[in-house]
Amino acid sequence: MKPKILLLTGETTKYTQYLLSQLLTSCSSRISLSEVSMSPWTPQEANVTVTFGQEVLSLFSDESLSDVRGTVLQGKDGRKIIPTIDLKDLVIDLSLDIIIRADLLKACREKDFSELKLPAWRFKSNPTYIECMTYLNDACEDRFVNDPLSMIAFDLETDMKNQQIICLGLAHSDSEGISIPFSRNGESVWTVDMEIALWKKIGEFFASPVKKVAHNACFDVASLWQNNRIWTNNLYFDTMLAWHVLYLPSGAKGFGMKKDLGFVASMMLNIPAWKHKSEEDLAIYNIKDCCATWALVSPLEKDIKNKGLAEIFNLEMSEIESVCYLSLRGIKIDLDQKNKVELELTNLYSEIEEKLYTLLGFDYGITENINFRSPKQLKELLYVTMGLPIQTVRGTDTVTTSEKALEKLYRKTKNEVLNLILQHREVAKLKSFCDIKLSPKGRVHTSYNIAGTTSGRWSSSENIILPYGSGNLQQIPLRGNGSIIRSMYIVENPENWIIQADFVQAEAVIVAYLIGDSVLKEAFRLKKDIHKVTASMMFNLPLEDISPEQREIGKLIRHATNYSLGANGLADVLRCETSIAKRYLEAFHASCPQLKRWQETIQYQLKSNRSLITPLGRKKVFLGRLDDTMFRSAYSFIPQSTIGDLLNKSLVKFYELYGEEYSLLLQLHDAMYVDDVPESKIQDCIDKMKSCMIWELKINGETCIVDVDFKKGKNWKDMEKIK
DNA sequence: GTTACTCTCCC
DNA sequence: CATGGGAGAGTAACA
Repeated sequence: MKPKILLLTGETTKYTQYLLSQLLTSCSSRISLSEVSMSPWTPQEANVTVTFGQEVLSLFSDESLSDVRGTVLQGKDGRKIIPTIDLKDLVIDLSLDIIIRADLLKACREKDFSELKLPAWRFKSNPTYIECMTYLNDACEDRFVNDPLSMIAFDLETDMKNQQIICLGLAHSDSEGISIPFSRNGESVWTVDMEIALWKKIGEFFASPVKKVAHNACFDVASLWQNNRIWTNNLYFDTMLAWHVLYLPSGAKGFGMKKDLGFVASMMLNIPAWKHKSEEDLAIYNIKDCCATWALVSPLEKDIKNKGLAEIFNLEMSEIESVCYLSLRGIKIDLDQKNKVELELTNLYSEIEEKLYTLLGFDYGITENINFRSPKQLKELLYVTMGLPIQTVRGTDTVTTSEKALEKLYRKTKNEVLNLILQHREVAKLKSFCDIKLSPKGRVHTSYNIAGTTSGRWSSSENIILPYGSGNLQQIPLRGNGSIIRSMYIVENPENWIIQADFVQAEAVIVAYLIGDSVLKEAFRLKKDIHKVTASMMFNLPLEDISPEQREIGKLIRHATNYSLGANGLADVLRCETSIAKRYLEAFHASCPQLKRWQETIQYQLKSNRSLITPLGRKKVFLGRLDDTMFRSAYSFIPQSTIGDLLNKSLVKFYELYGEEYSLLLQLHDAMYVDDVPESKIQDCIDKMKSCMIWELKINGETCIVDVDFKKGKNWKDMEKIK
């Protein structure tokens, strides 16, 4: 009897065979081993063949594995195959097993028949005006408004360069939809009157109570608002956010779990890959996106419900409107100040460079130009020409020219060249923050990505709709000379104020409650100087005897140990000898034994079920090898995620309650900013922000409250504390 | 043009 | 021997 499923693995080792058998065992409720046949290369008769890796796939198909992984396709010999990833890659990154498992389960669904079953697509890819209008009319119909199961998936294709919408896709089932075109090769598809009528109808549809779903709705919702002043009403489900909540990506970057529609579909649906077919009509691609999105809703919704993640999913959904608002509003830039700062930095840059060349020529006879931003050239200069002792990245033998290494060398040798290179680097970095494009209104914009991190914090990156500014606004310099950059970010109207509200020592408070350190909890409740308290515990001294230096050590060690920093790392942070750092660490752990005990319980939890859940109900599954790196990442997850979610929850609440009255400006993980607050309303604004930010968190049965601090300023640099 | 890598900015 | 979570600029090497 021929096997139903054939696994073509390519070359294997004992270890990869073991991993594969583990995988099959984990699927044993669905796959009977008697139905499976295994072979490294030799094709045999089977209903479905799973190919592991590019090499095996190439025996059957010219497709690239990264395009078609996890999809059912017809091989050259007519055989039905499902390509999956190479077992060799599984050895490198064990977290990939979740992907192979999904592909094996797909093979299981395909095992009883040998023919390729394609979805019965019914597309209107090149519709007439009448067809568009008819579809839109139907979409607003009672059926879609009243039937709780009815919903419409939508997706925009835009031309970034000309900032215009190419087409709008809509789907009302997993196989039926339309793509309404607007622009083809840069030219309008419709007459002006037709286009106006179409957009009016589209506006009606988006304003209607019909349930709408999308993958990464922030982009489509913000685009529709920016380009057409169309607001999306009753946005019911974002498949990307659902995926993010269910499977916070973990494991190696860019290799394992991704969040794009093609990948999510490959994991959950049974449709052919369509994303890489660039020769295909954009309209077809557009509708297929919508159909895939539509089809994903029900399985994702079921998973979210079953895993008890509805609350955290609803939080992420509620963030969409605030994120659209923040990204489209942007921040005002003082052009004069920008030019002034830029000029100063440019002058300083040339000055430093000149000094460097003078010194290098005098001391080392160097006459040719050196690119000080090139690590390669710098290594040559420092470690060969100048013969300085070679510095490596801690724990490795990678040669480095990093800031830390150069500082260390400077402390040792007092060679002015090192100091100048450091200054050169600093100024070059700052200069890059001035090199920004302003919008026609003199503003900069960023995109906040709700699904940007594994913790629930937002990430910030270049705005895809309004590509103005320096991209990530969560990394604008703050400390030292760099703070000058923030002076060009200014309040909307000069007579008004920017108000900043941030959680005080947020993550440390959460840690104190998690580990149950009563001294620390008491200190937070009484709003004591927490770094002094840490130092006092460490050095076993009364609070009033703590010197500023000891307080600084307390501050750094608290932050560092939350991520389980070692002695060498602490030595780097404190800029001291490893032996001294080691003594500090011992003193710290002696004064706070709860931390290590808590870390052990985290390790235990990971070993037993590989997942952690935060006080706000966010769950992260840790895939891959249970090693130190994973444990460290786990220690930081709960505090980081709790504060991220708490701030975003506060921000959404403020936006919903007071968004008409006050304009949100920025989000910085544990802080939010409001713009353009009149002098007379500062107190009112603060009261309202505070009312949205103070929450009673239950941690280990105790009530934990994170306090909030306020600052005001005319620009982002000169912020002074209020009260 | 894409990709890997280094370096440095934020919380 | 090993501090968590991000993004972007720049260089270098590849296609």
